[in-house]
Amino acid sequence: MSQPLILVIDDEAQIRKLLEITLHTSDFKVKEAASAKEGLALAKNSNPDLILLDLGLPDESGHLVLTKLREWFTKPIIILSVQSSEENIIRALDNGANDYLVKPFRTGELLARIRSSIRSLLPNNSTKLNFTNGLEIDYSNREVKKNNEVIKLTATEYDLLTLFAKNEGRVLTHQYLLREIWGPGYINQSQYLRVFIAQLRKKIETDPNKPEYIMTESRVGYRFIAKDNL
Amino acid sequence: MSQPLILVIDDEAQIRKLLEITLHTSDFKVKEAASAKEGLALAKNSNPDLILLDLGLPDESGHLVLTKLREWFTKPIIILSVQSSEENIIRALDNGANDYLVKPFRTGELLARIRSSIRSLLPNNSTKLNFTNGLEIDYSNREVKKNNEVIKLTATEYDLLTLFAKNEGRVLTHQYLLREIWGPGYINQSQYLRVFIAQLRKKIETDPNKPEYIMTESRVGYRFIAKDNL
DNA sequence: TACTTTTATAAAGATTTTATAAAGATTTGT
DNA sequence: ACAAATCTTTATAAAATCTTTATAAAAGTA
Repeated sequence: MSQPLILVIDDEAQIRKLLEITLHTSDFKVKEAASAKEGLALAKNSNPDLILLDLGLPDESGHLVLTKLREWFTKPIIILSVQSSEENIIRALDNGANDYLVKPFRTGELLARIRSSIRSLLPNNSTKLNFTNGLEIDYSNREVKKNNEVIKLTATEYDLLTLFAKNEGRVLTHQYLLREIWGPGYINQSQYLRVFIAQLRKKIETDPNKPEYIMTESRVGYRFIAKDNL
Repeated sequence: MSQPLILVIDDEAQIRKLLEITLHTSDFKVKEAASAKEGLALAKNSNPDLILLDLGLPDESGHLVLTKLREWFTKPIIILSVQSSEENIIRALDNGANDYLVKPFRTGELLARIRSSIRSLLPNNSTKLNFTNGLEIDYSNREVKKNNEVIKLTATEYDLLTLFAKNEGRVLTHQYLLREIWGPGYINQSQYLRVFIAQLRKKIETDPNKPEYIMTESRVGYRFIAKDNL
């Protein structure tokens, strides 16, 4: 996640413009939607890392949008709203929002809250993880080493590996992996997964024909095994 | 985490009292510290699920306490402070705080923010079931063990076993099993069932000739017996 | 007992799923 | 705009799993 993608759902063009400039300046990629309908669609096929959601949308209640998003979207959602009533805040937070800012907000604070929320997405707070058989992931440098040699991974390969590392020992289904890495529109593209798994294995496994890290669970998914021996 | 433990670090006795009552009422367990020193010590040996930290402590700067906590404490920290300056908020959030509330705060909102923060801790609770004779099913990892050794099951075998486990002690008819695992079009394929039952027994029974788990109920179905001794 | 039905199991055959290379398309960086 | 890197698609071989067949053992029935 070198440049996290943020989806802004807000009907006020002014706010969207302000957010776009602010977020861009802070090295985020930005997508924008002006209505609930557009926002939900864009969330599905752009698979953002965080959503900024205005509660006062023209076509549908923001609370409803939040609920619909939470049926599948697991990453942070921050509410921006002119509504400052405690009732609204509690309702949004209990419906799955991670944070709630009352408009007008201070942009510096918003950015800090975005950074704080995105931090929780990172696989672990510790910057470096050592696994068995000489595998090492350094999150702060976005670097992976095998037997102390740097391995060059593409962005997608890195995302896939860190997603596995975060779920060590657990089977991740094809569906889940495709949704998390490529987005909900790709859950049937199992071939992608096979191609990238093969590439990853070629890079991190000692012998790609006898995988020690990424085990296949036929008809289900893959399991990453590497007891964290920190 | 049936009753999450919350550590309150605040020097004002009044606030501590208020928080203690509020949190208790909402089914949290509470520990309290009135100074930075006490707070750091209590965090270490009580290992709370969440920390409420006041920035204005008598003995040390709250920012410093936050930094020290973050050296090892990975669960949520929510700041409570009379300081409402953007500078303070940004600093705290960037130092690892998950949220920041300005005093005086609304207790309903605080509780909602606590719930929201704690939600993020939940997903990795493994749901493990232990049965008699060393059989163990870990649903979250999709893993089955016999005498602490991992048993490799195919997707269908796993589905069959978990269906049995869910109905421990009850006879499941051929029809029912075929419908649940293979679908309504397969209710006459009793031979499938025999083949898969034999395979499952070969893998999980100590002696497949004298089944202890999967009992045959002739002309009716099968019954899974394994008193859940959790 | 003799006969039929049901169950257990191994193993062959068929199908699905997976692994991998490599060609074509697109994106990114300079 | 060009080259390099990466992503996407296609093709095909290999592996795993499922399905069917065959046969023997066990259980039920008359």
